[in-house]
Amino acid sequence: MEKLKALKGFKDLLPGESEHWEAVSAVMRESFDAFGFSLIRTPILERTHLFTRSIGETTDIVEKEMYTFEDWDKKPVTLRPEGTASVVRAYLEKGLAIPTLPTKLYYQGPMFRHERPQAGRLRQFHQIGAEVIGSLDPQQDVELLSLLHDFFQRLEIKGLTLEINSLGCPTCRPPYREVLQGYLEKELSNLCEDCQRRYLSNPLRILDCKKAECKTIAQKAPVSSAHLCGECKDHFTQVQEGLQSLKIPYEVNTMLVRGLDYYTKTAFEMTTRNLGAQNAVAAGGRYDGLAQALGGPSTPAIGFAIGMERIMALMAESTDHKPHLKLFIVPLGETAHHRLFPILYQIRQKNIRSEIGQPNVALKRQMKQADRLGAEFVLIVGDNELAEGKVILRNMGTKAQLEIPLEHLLDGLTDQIRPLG
RNA sequence: GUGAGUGUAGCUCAAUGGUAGAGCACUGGUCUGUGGUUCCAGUGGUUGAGGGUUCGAUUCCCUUCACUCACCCCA
Repeated sequence: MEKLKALKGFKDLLPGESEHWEAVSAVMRESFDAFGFSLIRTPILERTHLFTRSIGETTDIVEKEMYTFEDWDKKPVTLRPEGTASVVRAYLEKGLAIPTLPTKLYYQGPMFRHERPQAGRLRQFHQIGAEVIGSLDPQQDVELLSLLHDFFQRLEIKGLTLEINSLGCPTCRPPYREVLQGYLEKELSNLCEDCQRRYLSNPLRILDCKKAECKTIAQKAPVSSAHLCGECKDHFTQVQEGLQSLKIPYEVNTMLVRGLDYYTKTAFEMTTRNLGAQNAVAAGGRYDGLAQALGGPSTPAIGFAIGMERIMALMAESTDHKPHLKLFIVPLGETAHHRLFPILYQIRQKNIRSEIGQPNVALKRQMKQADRLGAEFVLIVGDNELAEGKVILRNMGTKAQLEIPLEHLLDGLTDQIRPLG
């Protein structure tokens, strides 16, 4: 029979790692809560056209990476490849708009893209994302970036660079695109194969190409910032001034572009050199046209997404996150086991992580089991103890042992264990 | 989709054209109701799968599968 295993690019999060994951999540909740964001959980499965309309028909994600299939009603559905489209859909559908105030939401969950897995890239991966919907104010861009900065500061992840750029808007991007195409036309034969194709479909992406021949051409290309309209230029300046006033370090990268079509004006990335080829830990930008593209009223918005697995990889050195057992009960014989099993239930109700050994297993062996589970305390109860009406509590760290009367066992235990917990 | 690398014990890895070894882990003993250390012993493998060359292949060749990295793309 074929051996059952997880699908390619789909990973189990095992004990030891899952605790670390939860710790990062706890930091996320703290940070995002402090900045006034509220959690939203949207479905993992959506109508396919939610993504084709938002991400863009000709993007790689939509063209060849989505898990799309026919639902029972024959309509195409898709496992979400990113989170923003769903959040905006929910915002419009459920009327989450707050008059005069932007709506601030965050999410965490799995995303799916059928790519070839490699370091830092999975088919099911997890993102933490934040969206601010309903404000055109550059101050909002600054606030969102300050949240991003704060989150990584809390996680104490070093070696990150915040890169920002402005992509322009429907007023100034098309003319810039033409200027860029005009420049590239002369260099067309010197570009790589992919970029010759991009020249028509998405010339901005050529700026982002890693090939040496394209890089040199891209470096001399007209920059987007020089072709921004007054509004976009002003916006970009104010964002930078805001970051400076918060003393948040950043670099302007005029080559920075985004893979999803819906981005406008501010675009940014948090990058690292410690992650192999996948250097983006977080990325995002403004998407003032998305809500309208999804059939809603024109609503400016900005957001980002953080790669959970990439964060975990950057924090990799801490491995032992397995929770230790507080108490291990060693019952020597059936009688002791019967007597202690109900007490174990009560102990657990007091939030003391505890286990009981099997009766009729040698004391030595049970001690070994207790040790392997990292138990701080061991309770030893055999026929001798039952006859004398008291039990032995051993502190595994100090090896100190003391006796507790059987009738006051629960109180005695909590007195001894709690203070050290 | 393209390219490269790697598949040997539960895990991390050696070795050799003559039917495989270490460390860790596991089990037991040293220690008959007291763990983590030491020392000793033991369990454990169709060397990813299939085919070819050969007297003989885990080793060489081919095919295939899996994993990894990179391209691509992106978080």
